[in-house]
Amino acid sequence: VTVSIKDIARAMNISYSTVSRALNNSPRVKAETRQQIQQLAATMGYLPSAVARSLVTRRTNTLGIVVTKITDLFFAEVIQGIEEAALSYGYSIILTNSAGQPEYELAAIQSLRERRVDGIILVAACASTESKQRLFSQPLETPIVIINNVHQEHIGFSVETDNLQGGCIATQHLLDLGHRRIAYIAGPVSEWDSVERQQGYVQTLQAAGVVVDSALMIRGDNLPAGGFQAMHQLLALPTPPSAIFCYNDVTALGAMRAAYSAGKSVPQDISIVGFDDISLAAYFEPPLTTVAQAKLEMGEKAVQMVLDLLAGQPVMEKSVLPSRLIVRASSQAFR
Amino acid sequence: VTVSIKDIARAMNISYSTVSRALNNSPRVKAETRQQIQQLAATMGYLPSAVARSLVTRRTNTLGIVVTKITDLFFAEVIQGIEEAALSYGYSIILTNSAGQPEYELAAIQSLRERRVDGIILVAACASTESKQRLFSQPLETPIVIINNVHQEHIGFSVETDNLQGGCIATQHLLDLGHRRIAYIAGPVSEWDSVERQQGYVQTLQAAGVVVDSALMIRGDNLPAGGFQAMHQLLALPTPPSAIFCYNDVTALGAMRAAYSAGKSVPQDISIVGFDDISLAAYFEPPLTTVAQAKLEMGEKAVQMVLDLLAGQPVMEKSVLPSRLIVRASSQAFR
DNA sequence: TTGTAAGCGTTATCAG
DNA sequence: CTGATAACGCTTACAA
Repeated sequence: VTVSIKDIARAMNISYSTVSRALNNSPRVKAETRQQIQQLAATMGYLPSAVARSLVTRRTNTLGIVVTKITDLFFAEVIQGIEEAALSYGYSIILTNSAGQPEYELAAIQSLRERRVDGIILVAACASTESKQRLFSQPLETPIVIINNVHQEHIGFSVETDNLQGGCIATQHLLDLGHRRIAYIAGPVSEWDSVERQQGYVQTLQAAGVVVDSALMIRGDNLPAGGFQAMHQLLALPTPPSAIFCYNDVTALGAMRAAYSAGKSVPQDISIVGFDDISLAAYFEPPLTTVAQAKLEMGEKAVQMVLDLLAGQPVMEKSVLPSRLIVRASSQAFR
Repeated sequence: VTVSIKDIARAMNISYSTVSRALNNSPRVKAETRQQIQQLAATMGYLPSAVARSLVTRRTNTLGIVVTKITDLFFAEVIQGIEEAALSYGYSIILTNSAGQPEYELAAIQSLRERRVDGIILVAACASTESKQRLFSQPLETPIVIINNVHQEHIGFSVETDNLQGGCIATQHLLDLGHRRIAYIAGPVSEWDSVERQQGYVQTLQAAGVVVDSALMIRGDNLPAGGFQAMHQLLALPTPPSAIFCYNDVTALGAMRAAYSAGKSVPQDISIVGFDDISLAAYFEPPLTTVAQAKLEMGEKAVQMVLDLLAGQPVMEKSVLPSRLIVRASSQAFR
């Protein structure tokens, strides 16, 4: 049913290489015949086969992306950045989901390689350090770029937010407001970005001469539920904190919910600062003060790196994007 | 650099068709040689080429999906459902973004067809009725299934939520709570699902003998901003509503924000009901009463339909999934 | 400017 | 059980 260049060549009694040239706007074909060919192709409903083309060109114009969770608003925005950038370069993206499981991630990468994607972007890689090392050690393999590398060791190519700086500005903001008893609700332990943000938090406190209380550092997860639970623990403390810096915005959302359910109000009783600046954060009640990550830019940058890698151009191993504080209503001066 | 079956055939001095069989676990090859071949393939780092295979099998085991906006939490969850179902059938998905622009959508579909995807799922199609008609009229083309068809006319295959029913139960809930002056904040006019929800709203009001006031039906959009603006208009009315049914959860979020900024509280002064039940809705302040759509199931169902279509099995043109009311704190009895 | 032919890495159809 | 060999639909030297 599908019409191929041979069909249209036959219909015009010419060789199919000429058809191929005409369709690719090669100058090596008379303008007139090109016209005719293109017209006939259109009327015959010809659709070039990207798979046949890929087989010979050894390029699929496709980027694989592996994400731990599609429904995370932060990742979704990063993916949007990737998709837009990819499209602008004529690339499509194959989206796969690792559900945060290293085995799935590796399986996904394998599958993408079988599909001969030109490059792979890992959004928050979850595989172990060793397996990542293996991924990058293979020579001449599909280029891989990791967004928000979750491990301490720097491996391969990555683009990430300056989490340390983010942790610093968030904490400094709270200090500037007069808070002294400031808590940190972390992400999952496995996430290195949470550790970095926490380091920024600790450093900033220390620099201000505020004693760092380990009881004020509580683990959450990537969901509101984690923030909710953590906040309950914090409120049960003999001396609860007056301000809280959260791993991310949804953690902050959960924390605020817990505060309300405990009869506390934000920011009157307790100030909250998030991280990410997801699109809904400005509409939370109260609108959330947060540290914005350059989500779209991260996606763009990652695509650029992959493409540069593919083109054999020199690429910096690590691209760090600054974050910036966005002050809204969830934080106020300590009274 | 890539090793092919020919390479491993050469290395073992056998024909490459045997290698192919062994790798595909064909019974038509001696168990022993199969063992050897598979082992050698592994040590040589052989990775089958899906593109070569696709060229001959005429199957890519790939589904194309076109979505209007990736960062919409509702769509994201639908996509997750699609991805999971696709994976379970051994399919990968190519994700493209139409940004709500019909031309982009058509271009995306074209691109997916060039890539020879086995089927296409449109998440909230935005193309015009005529162009959709054309899409479906072509015989033996790539099967297409539309999730949340945004047009009135029923075209092709689709899976959607029973929006009318959803509008009914939301409105009935508010009526049951004693509200009589109930508003509807709609989505974009172009979205048929919003119209259907509104019909459910109107019908339910009429059935209860409540006069339908057109001043209480205001257009929003797909964002909190739309809900915010609409709410401001409603609050400026001589007799503002005591309850509001919103097109979706983010609209509701924007509406609540507007209520707060006007000094009103939810649900004491005004009850709010959303639609979708996005994952964050339970953590809004107050937790949002909403009509849940079976998001993952929609994705699953769409994949199943595409695959059935592909297999030539009989498929119902329209699959309608029920919605259900989830009562949380944003709605309370009229006082 | 056009045609011929090789080849991309598989699967699949024949024979042997 | 195994081996030739012809596709699949295209690009791309190389010839004409």
